[in-house]
Amino acid sequence: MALAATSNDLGIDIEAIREHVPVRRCKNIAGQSIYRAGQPFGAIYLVHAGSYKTSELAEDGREQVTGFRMRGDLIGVESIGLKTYSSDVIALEDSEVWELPYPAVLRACLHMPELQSRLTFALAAEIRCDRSWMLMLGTLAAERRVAAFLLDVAARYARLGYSAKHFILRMSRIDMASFLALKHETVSRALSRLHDQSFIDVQRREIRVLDVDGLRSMAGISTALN
Amino acid sequence: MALAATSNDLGIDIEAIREHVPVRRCKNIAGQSIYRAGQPFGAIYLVHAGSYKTSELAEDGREQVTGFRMRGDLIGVESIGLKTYSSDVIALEDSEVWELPYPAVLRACLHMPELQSRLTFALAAEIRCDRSWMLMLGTLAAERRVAAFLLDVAARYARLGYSAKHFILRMSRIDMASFLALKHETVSRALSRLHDQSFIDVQRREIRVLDVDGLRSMAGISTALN
DNA sequence: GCTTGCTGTTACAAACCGTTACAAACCGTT
DNA sequence: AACGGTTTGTAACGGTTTGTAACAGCAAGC
Repeated sequence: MALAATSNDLGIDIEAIREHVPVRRCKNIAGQSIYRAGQPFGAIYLVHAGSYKTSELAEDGREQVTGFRMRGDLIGVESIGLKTYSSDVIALEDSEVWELPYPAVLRACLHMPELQSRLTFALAAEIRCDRSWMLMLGTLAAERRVAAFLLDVAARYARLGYSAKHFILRMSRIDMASFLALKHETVSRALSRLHDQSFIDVQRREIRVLDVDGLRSMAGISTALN
Repeated sequence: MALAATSNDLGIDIEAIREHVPVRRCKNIAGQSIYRAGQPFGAIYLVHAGSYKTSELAEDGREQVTGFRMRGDLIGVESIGLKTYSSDVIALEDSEVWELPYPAVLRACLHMPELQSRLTFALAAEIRCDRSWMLMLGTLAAERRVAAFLLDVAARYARLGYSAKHFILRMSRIDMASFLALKHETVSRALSRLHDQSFIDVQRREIRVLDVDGLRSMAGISTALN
């Protein structure tokens, strides 16, 4: 069970959905939001290109990044059943999502029983993924968290057909830190120390994984990748 | 939006479900598990009496309590779609759940369209709840976390018709600490300090809330109990 | 009554991470 | 090429949390 800062793909034919749901392509430039907490809920989204962060906001201003989404990930399912979205989603780079209007998705579920179960499965997967991160946040020290995070990012790139050994982080140190419940300086230090131990090469957002097993043992062995 | 160490009630007529699903009552004595990670998935459960903790286990032995469930809460939805359960659920006291065999639930959804949407809503609520706790764990210091936790427990007792000002915690300091990503000594110290500030009375597991507003301001104002 | 074991509390020391501050690298713009 | 603004890296210091230990309360069992 991968950690995954997100759940994952619908695993269903988007073309089949298209027959019942009017799919609109939405482009976002870096920094732009798909939706923000409080805006009326109307659709869920499938990431087609680029990447996004989701974040929670408290009344008193505290904020926490709760996940990063990339191609194939669903966005907005946490707000199903609500009148308004419950969180913020912001593009980390120029990106594109496909908008799936929710009333239409519901209707499509009646014609495609498979879609309903896929959607339910996606929701359950999201819960499992969140719980895995809770386990990680609650039990690993700073440096280990960063190691686990890198392994997760690597695994997700691998699933998309990209290199798991060499990739560019799309998020800032601050976003990473927020997600990992750390300060950005601590993330910097952790990355430096992982470099000192020859587990990785870091050049700002460019990461080269030199020793997967080293990282894995830091992260609690096979917590990510596979 | 309350935090809730759990999502919440199905909000649907259990009698209506009974017409399509063979509901079995299962009693558990304190310490007994409903299921453990790895056991074949076959049913979801509705808590009827008592309370349970859910916990995640890593391959290397790390363990984390991810929630506490009481009357009206659903258990097992995170494992929907899997062959085996992904976490452990253990009774904190002598308790009872109603077992809802999942294949039967799926079939019932066809006859009761309402049930399907309720279930989806329950899953989405679970995600939102987990995210709220991530926000809390990521942004509040130890003492504030404990305050937020107490407010959440109080709110949940209130929803069940019990006192929100005077209640008995059903979980040990160790379980509380695990859930809050703290050490049990830290929880003890935090409770003592909340007592010193006259926010609460503590007598081991017996809690008396003396100053709700004080607690709330610690927890980031109306994060719970709204 | 007396263990035995578990749970909870408290004190003190130690470790880790956060805070603060500043420097360096990068980016887009001029 | 030079300029500001943003992001990232590094360091010293301080504070919160943890680790360790000893002790008290409580329940079950002998």
